[in-house]
Amino acid sequence: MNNLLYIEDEPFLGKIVKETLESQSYQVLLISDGALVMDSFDSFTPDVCILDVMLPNVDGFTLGTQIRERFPRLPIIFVTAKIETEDLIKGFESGGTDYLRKPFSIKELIVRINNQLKILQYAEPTPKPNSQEIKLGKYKYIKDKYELLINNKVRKLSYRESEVLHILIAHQNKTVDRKSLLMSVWGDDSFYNSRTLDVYIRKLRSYLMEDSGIEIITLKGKGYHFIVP
Amino acid sequence: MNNLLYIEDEPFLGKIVKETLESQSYQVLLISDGALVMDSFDSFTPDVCILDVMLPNVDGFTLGTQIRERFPRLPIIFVTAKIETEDLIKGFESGGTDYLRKPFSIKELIVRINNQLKILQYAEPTPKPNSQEIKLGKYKYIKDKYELLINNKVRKLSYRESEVLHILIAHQNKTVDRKSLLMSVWGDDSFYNSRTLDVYIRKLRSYLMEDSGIEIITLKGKGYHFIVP
DNA sequence: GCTAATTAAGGTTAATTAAGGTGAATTTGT
DNA sequence: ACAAATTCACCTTAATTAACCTTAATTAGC
Repeated sequence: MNNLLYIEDEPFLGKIVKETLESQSYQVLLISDGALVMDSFDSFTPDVCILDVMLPNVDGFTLGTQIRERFPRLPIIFVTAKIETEDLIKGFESGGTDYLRKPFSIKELIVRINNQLKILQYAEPTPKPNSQEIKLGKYKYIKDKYELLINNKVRKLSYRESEVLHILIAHQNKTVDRKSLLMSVWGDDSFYNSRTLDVYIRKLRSYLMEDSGIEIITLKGKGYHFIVP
Repeated sequence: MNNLLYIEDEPFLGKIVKETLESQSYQVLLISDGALVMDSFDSFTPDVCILDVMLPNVDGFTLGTQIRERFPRLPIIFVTAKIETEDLIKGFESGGTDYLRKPFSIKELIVRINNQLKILQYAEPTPKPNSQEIKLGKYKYIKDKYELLINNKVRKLSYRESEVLHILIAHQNKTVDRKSLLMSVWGDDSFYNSRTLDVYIRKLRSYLMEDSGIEIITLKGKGYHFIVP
């Protein structure tokens, strides 16, 4: 069951929309006085806010900004007769996460509410501290120590080794071309004809041999494809 | 710097929008052939996809579904002349996270792209995309590993071999013309007079011989038709 | 309209060339 | 001096070209 906070001053529209949403088994709190909105959060915890913009006394954008200040990632859908792009921009600047022009189909509103709820599912509860431990199959790579671990064995990577590995990790399970790899590690591609890079690829391959799921595939004429399970 | 994958078959609109987005310092990959979209993910990592719906051959909704399967939380903005609510619903069902009707203001598109990026900030790191296993008759082709399997036998394809096969797969049971195949794999058609492509076709034919239902038919003067049961 | 000659497109196999792999030797940096 | 980085010489494999062959499409002659 999801809670919707719906701010709309036009009583007839408000009633219709509220009832329709309730028929879709949402819990809807309809508020028509903008001044009462911020207080309502003390007793009601919405999952999504639907905000009309043109309200008596307060305007919806201001309200949006206030809500955003208190709830950094609560979805806010603006619903308004203001059709100009400039207003839409203002809406998103005021913390909106969607913007729907009036007149609108209630079906569309419902779809967009559900969309916001779906997106929310992927949000982290708490932002994780940047863990520098990267899992590479059976290996663990500790980036800030340049250490590659596998069952209690530690291998300290040299600077070049780690640089090349970082690029591969950044493109894991994708293709990185040889040229751009050379560019990122050596700053230029004058090494293009040298065998230096190949030597490092070979080293990394040998270090990573203990997990057969890990592969550095050569794409001749293109680059490398770092497969990590 | 954010990467945008932009699928649009109308060349003039595509060019304009691409250039405008690039002027806003986005990295834009514009693709007009829907069949090539899924392949593009091997070398390009978009932060947001912008998908036109009405495309020749494939429709955008199908494409959206495919993208969503592989990338559970990659933002997809549908941009389309289909204005009906029913189409919008289809869009969100196909994995869309926003839906913009044509004609649209480029400013609005930019604002909505930024909105998707902002929402994404709160999302957990994306899980590893599902690996792609493609059935080709009795064969199974594992795209990420460039491996062609048939009853426990593994054949590792080279870069060029896999590139040609990807194009054939993208156009399976349809005709792909020689010229555009050359363009997609070699980037230009200066190879038009060389026998290189024929050599690869021959190789693929020989690799795929164990299933008689699979055929690469030559349409002289046109191209190839990849038949797969 | 039909068949035969012509020609252009594509197939095949092998040779060539270019890209990358490898292990050891050499150079660089501290 | 020591380890890391690079180069070297040689090896392996993929990509391309070359030479020649086959087939389909076009054209010429009847």
